[in-house]
Amino acid sequence: MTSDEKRSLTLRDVSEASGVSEMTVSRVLRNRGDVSNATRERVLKTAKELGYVPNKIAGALASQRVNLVAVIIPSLSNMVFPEVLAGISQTLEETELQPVVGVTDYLPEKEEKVLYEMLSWRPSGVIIAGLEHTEAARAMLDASGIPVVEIMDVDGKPVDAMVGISHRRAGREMAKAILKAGYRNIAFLGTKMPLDHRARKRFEGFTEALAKGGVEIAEKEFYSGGSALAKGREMTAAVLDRNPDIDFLYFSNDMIGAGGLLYLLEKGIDVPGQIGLAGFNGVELLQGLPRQLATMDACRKEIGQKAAEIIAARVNDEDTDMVTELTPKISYGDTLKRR
Amino acid sequence: MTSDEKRSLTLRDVSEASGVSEMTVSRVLRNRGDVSNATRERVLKTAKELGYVPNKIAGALASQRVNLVAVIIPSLSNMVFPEVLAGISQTLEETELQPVVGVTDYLPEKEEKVLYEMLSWRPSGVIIAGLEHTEAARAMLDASGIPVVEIMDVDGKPVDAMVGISHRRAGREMAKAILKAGYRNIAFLGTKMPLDHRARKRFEGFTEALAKGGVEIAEKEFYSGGSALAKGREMTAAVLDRNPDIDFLYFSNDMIGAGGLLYLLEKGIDVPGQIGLAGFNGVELLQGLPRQLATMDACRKEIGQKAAEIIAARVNDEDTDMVTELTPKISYGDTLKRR
DNA sequence: CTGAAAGCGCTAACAG
DNA sequence: CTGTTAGCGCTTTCAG
Repeated sequence: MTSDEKRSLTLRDVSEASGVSEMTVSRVLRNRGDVSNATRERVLKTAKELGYVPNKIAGALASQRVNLVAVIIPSLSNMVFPEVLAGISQTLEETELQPVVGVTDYLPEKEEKVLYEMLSWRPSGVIIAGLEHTEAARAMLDASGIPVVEIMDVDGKPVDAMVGISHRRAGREMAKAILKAGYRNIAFLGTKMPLDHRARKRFEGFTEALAKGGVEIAEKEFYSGGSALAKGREMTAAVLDRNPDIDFLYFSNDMIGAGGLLYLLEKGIDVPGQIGLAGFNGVELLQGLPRQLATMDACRKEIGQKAAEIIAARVNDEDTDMVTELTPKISYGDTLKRR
Repeated sequence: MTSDEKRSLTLRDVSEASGVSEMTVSRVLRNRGDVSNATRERVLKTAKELGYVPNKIAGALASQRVNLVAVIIPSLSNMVFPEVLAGISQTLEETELQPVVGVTDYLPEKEEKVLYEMLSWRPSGVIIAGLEHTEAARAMLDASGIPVVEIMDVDGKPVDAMVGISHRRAGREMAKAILKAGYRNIAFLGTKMPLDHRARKRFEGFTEALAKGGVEIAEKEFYSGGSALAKGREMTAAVLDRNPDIDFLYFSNDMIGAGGLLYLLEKGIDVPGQIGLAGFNGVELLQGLPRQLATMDACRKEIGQKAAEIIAARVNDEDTDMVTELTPKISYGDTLKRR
């Protein structure tokens, strides 16, 4: 038990304990440059005995390199962002870079704050969800001088690089599939989230394609808060109550879609004969429902992987694509007639 | 457009641009000490114009203070840890501390590695899930000299402080409730995760309490990988196929329990008359199922809050409880007879 | 292969 | 209220 419990060990402590210069200890610990095997072993041994943990703060300041990638996402309780994160972590694992995540709760001001905090640690790159940011946030990203990848969405102009899907297109495609299957009395049910730009874009693409087919949305219903499954149920009940002619329900996410599905099945309604349903995201979680919900894969993991690849490449001064659009596949499941 | 796109701005740049010493600029930016309003405004203005973002690396090194709390958890794709995180973030928001999360995937070696990485940034505290760590990890925590809170579990000896529930007790309580309701042919269905010590402890407590009631587990079934909902379904089918006398299914988490529930309802089995079910966690997500699954709240958010409070207090050299045991409440839902 | 010197960008501690 | 002087613990660079 030493006298000072607070101060942690430094390179100097290891240097003194091993009788080797700080510089050589540093070399061993980073295995950089040539060090004789004898000294290397000695240093490693004493470092372990002492329980030395290098101070990255000092290292980063001296070397002017921080192997951190800031990842800024709206939420963790959504299942979609953890999957993006998984993709990022997985591909960064092959590099010396490490992700550090910040959460914005879909609030622009919080995003700005989180971004500022993260940039103040001088990360090697930024991966940030969405293309909509405050002006100040854009300015910071622009001024940071580090690679920036905006993810999830490609309907807009990126600060630097972007990888994602076109949500407008996703909405259009689903509308076309629904029309093609013969449905005409279509309802849209989603979150009351003016700041979820991707959901908004899907909705816009959806109504646009319906319009092109001469169909107008028959009902709209929005919710906020609460359990998504329960809300899906309630919203479905409300919509059908208001308009019993509805023959299709397009949900802005799979979770509320699942709620709607369970409700319809309980009511003994013929799905997808009498009423069809579709969600969005392709969450694996929901495999195991009585019927497989029609949905569209948001390419979450691929987006994460690709974004991480771009950062890794740019950190090594390699060139990369500036725009990477992935194309989500529609899956019909058991709730959308095949044609 | 300046000549050097790479180098980011320093205090010195702001100092020169505003004609005020670096020290005073620093004071303004941290609003520390007294600075005349005139200079303060001038500094703030030029800092903003330049788009200066302070370098926390340098600041932390100089001040020997890093306002980061390392949060180390097994997984993000589980719904339980994001809620713990939410609790932590929420209460840290009232302080100057910030959480930084690391994920271990339930692997002890990865936990060790992540811990090492995080400690090398010299955080102000550590919140880490579970009481089981490698010897090296314990040693690091012990040597770090910073407050450490182990969370989720209180069945064991903490390195420093701990806050959580007793999973052994949770298992026992559920067993008692099940026996009291009159069920006797009981199956346990869970994950094949030898490293999920909390699930293991629940199982142990469960079998122990059953034994005390003269009942032995009739069937066990474990899974790994795949969609939990689907797995719950399959496992339930398998168990009932093997042993049609089963009258209760205890699942190690709500998600597989929900799968089992949907399966039984589809088969037209009387729940909870013929067969009862219970899960664990109390995930809000699942409200909206046809029946409410019996479960036990794991106090996730409270655990996060309490842990964060402890760290915050300890950082300010205040004393705190070393052991905080929360008591989960059983919720009978519609799948466990009330008595 | 090893060491000495000079900072990295900021803040603590003192002086004015 | 403002400025000066020393570092924080490490790495870069340049000499041996």
